[in-house]
Amino acid sequence: MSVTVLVVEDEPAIQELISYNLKKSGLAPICAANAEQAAVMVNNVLPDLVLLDWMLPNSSGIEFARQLRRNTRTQTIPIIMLTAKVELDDKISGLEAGADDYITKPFSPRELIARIKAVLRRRVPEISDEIIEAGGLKIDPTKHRVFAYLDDAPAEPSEVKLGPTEFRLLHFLMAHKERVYTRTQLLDRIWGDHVFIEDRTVDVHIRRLRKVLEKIGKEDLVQTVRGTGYRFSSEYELNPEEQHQES
Amino acid sequence: MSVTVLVVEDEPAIQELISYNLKKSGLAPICAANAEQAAVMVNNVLPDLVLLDWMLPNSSGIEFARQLRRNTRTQTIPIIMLTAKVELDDKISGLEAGADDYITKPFSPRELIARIKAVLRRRVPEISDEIIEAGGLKIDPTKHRVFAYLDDAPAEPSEVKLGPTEFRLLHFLMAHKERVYTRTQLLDRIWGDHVFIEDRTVDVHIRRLRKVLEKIGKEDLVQTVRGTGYRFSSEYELNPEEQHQES
DNA sequence: AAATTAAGTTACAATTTTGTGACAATGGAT
DNA sequence: ATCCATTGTCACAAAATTGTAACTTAATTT
Repeated sequence: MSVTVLVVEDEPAIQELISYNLKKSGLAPICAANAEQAAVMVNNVLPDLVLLDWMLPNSSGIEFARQLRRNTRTQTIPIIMLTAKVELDDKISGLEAGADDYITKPFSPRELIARIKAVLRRRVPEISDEIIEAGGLKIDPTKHRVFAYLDDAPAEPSEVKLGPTEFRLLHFLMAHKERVYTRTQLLDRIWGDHVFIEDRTVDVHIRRLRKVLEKIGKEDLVQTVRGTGYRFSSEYELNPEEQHQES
Repeated sequence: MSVTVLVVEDEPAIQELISYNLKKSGLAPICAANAEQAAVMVNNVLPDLVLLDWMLPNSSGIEFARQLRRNTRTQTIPIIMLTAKVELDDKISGLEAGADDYITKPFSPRELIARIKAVLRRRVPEISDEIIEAGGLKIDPTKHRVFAYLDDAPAEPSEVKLGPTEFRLLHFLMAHKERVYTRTQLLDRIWGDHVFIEDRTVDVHIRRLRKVLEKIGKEDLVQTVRGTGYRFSSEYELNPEEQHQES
């Protein structure tokens, strides 16, 4: 199953560079030099992803992105922007226009490919939208809600209110329960790999998540694995440390 | 586990700045002011990563990168380029020359470190994540858990709680069961190769590991080979006659 | 058997890692 | 605009882990 990537880039040299690298990675690039060409191609081939140079002539990049987002058929196509420089304003308007990720030039081929795969991974959600139940929690990604089956009121699951990051964190951990992730892995998978965020920030969000769960009596679901990272676990009881044998 | 980074940079001030920040992050920088020095060092220490200033005298940066890529031994060493400015031509030739990532000056120390770690993260791990079972023990690296099949309750494996080093030690020994390793080899493989740690420290960790295993009745799995080192063995019972010779 | 060497064992201080609350910056909503 | 929620980072506290020294026991050599 081939993955088609529409490359919208006016600079021929870069277009070719990208094209070359995409092919090398088993992706099928199709190229457009401007927004008009791009619009035509989108209608013809419906690509799986759009790689969009921000600095198109007439600054039509934003407009093209908006256009994609307006049309139902193209609404969900992921967009990665290429920006020549880290321009805060660009970034913001880019994200507003609906870009899924952005890469600043110059970029390494490896990074480009990594980003593309990351975005595609997100799209064909490796973390699906399935409802997940574990450890007395139920998370419903499509409704963006979390419910808890409390011990004292088994019939009625009550909703747990989480912030955006806490939600994503819990969702990811539940989707891969029992498995340990390092802080860096969590940053990569939950925050995205273009961020330069301190590892310790993960701790704080874990803390915030735990705080909420504790409040409803769900403890030890999010476990620390010392020297490694964190894990969601409901299958194994924590070792009662009190198994001391007298010596 | 120490990671050596070769910094190729002619500007002493920048060299020092980088060096300082690398050290602060637990990396081991070695510096070269030009391509010739760098070439020598690469052969001597085989760094884990090269941080290469693009604007070396005689524009020898590209040449050095190409040189690294030509040699089998250095082919896979990741290269991060430092560019003073976003130059299209430079970029392309840099990517052609095989750089893995780019950083444009001026850069923040944090970004520098983040990039380096990102690149290093892509390296393949030396021990796989396979589940290993031996001697009634099961170690699951992805879950970061160890289970024991106890003799008296065969159905239900109970979890064994280990500290980080104990876990790594057991994992390594189980991954190479029946094979004897000297203390120095264990230090190299488990602690990393730069450590100034006493050989006898291994004894203590072996002791700690054994203590946990003894507690659940798993004895003699970690065996001493006198005058040599230690081994994980489940295939051969210790010879009972040898266990206690009457004195 | 005494001497010598290697390994087992324990206790402890130093270091590392993680938990936790506070803070300022940001951005959205009213 | 103001208010409110969220976010990332920091600083300090708490907890777990680690390396080493010192001492004991066991094995090997003389």
